[in-house]
Formats: sequence, structure tokens, C-alpha cells
Amino acid sequence: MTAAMLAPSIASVPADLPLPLAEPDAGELRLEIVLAALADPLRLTIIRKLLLESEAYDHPCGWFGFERPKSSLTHHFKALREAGLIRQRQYGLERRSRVRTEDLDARFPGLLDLVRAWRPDLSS
Amino acid sequence: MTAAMLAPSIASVPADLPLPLAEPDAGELRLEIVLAALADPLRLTIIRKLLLESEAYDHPCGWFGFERPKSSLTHHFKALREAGLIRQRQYGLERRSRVRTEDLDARFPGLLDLVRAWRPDLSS
DNA sequence: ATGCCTGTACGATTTTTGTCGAACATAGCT
DNA sequence: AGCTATGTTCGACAAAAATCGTACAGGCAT
Repeated sequence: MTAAMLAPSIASVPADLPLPLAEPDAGELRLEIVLAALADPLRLTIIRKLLLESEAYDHPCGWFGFERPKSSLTHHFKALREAGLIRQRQYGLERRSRVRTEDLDARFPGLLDLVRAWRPDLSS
Repeated sequence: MTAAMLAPSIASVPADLPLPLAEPDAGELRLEIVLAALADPLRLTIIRKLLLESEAYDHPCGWFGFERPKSSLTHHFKALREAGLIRQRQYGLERRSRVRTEDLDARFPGLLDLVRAWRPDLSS
């Protein structure tokens, strides 16, 4: 333990992030709801892509490159957010998403590893 | 390593079990399908109850004590079997179920632990 | 101000899933 | 044979979820 470890770190808690959109609290996460959200292949792809290709940055839904109408994508991102899988913040025009890894690992340990290990079925 | 460990164990491979009903091979299990099967609270209850109250014996669906029409139960057990979550064998009149723990642990490590830890939402 | 860009909101349609009654199948019992 | 108990199958209906067009909202640039 050092003095530096006790000093409050302003940089680690940036105060100017846009507030997240409405989402369930960590304690409110329900396994049934989370599983239902992940049962859709497109949504599983979204979470897996966020986990594997960018823990560090949040991404707008255009970043994923899905060839689907925008209203369909809104629908799926909303489902993920309302289930508690992602956190979304508004940055100017875009709404950027990240996986709520801490909350999910605490509540459902191992779940995200299953998503990381998932491979889409290429035969369909 | 002892000689006894190398001796074939007849008792551990009983030959007279009824054959399982049609089910996906262990290698064919799909995460999306498994998650969709588990996303239903009644089915989650079935799997959890099998895991917590009886790893040792298979159970007919009457054992669970659900107050639902039989045709509804058939529907849910079939969904679980076709997703690869349970194995069902016909014993005379009854069709007994068990969780495919080995296949599931091998393919989706940690998944069944999430089911074990699940608590139904009493507020609903 | 005009236009562009990201994404939402609403609503219509389709598809999928759940629910359950009624009729049936079969094993085991008396 | 007749009865009972377990569970299936079929079909109808209801409920929920996915898909997507159109119209709209609001930053941001020129």
C-alpha cells in the first residue's frame, strides 16, 4: 500500500461523460431476461464483437457494419440495454455502447466467457 | 493406477436402459438455441430443480409438481430436449428426464452454474 | 438557413412462441 | 376386457417478438 494508491484519481473518474441512458441497476439484473436478450444471433454478435474487438472504446451502432434497417438496429440495441447487457451514452449524434462487464461478471460469472467463445453458425 | 481401475466395469455401463429419445449430438449444441431454451422461467425451473434436487435419478414430468396442463408440459420438455439440455428415456408409461451435464459442461463451461445460482423472481 | 448524418418513434405486418382443450396411444393393473 | 395413469399429437387461439418503412428529432458542418 502506498500513498499514491490512496490519492483520489481524477483521471480515472472523468466527470464529463454523457450520462448513460436509462438501464436496470446491477442488482436488478434477471437471468431470464439476460438469456432472452442473448438468444438472438444478431444480439449475440453485437456483444461478442464488443467483447473481442474493443473492451477499451464504446461504439456507435454504425461501427458494427450490419446491413439492416436502422429501425431494426435500434430495436436490438434497446433490447440489450433494457436487459442490462450494454450501457449506452449519447455523444453528439451517436449513441455509443459498451458491455457492462463488471456488473455482468459480478452477477453472472462465466456468462460473458460463453459469449466470447461463441461462433456463429456459418451453415445457416 | 491399479488393476481394478483398468478392469471393465459392467455396472457402470448398464446395457438395459431404454434408448434416449432423439436429441442433438454433443457437438451440435448451439449456444443461441440453448439460451433460448433457458430463457423461459418454467424451463429454467425444470433444469434448476433437476440440478439441485437430483443429479442421481431421472424424473418424469409429474415429479416436478407443476400445475399446468399436460400438453403444456410436453411442449416445454420437448423444447429442452431438442435444445440438448435434457436427455429423456421412456420407462414404461413415463418419460424420465435428466440434465446432460457432461455435454453441457464440456461445451458451455459455467452455464449450468448460472442455472444453479438462479432464483426465481418472487415478485412476479 | 440548408443540408446531412445518426438514430428514435410509431405503426403495420409477419413470424415465432406459449397455452391449452380434446382426442389418442400405451403400459400396467385388477 | 376394462380401467387408470402418463404423456403425445393435433389444432386453435393468444401473446410476444422480430422486421422494417416512414416520418421525425437534433447535432454539426458549410
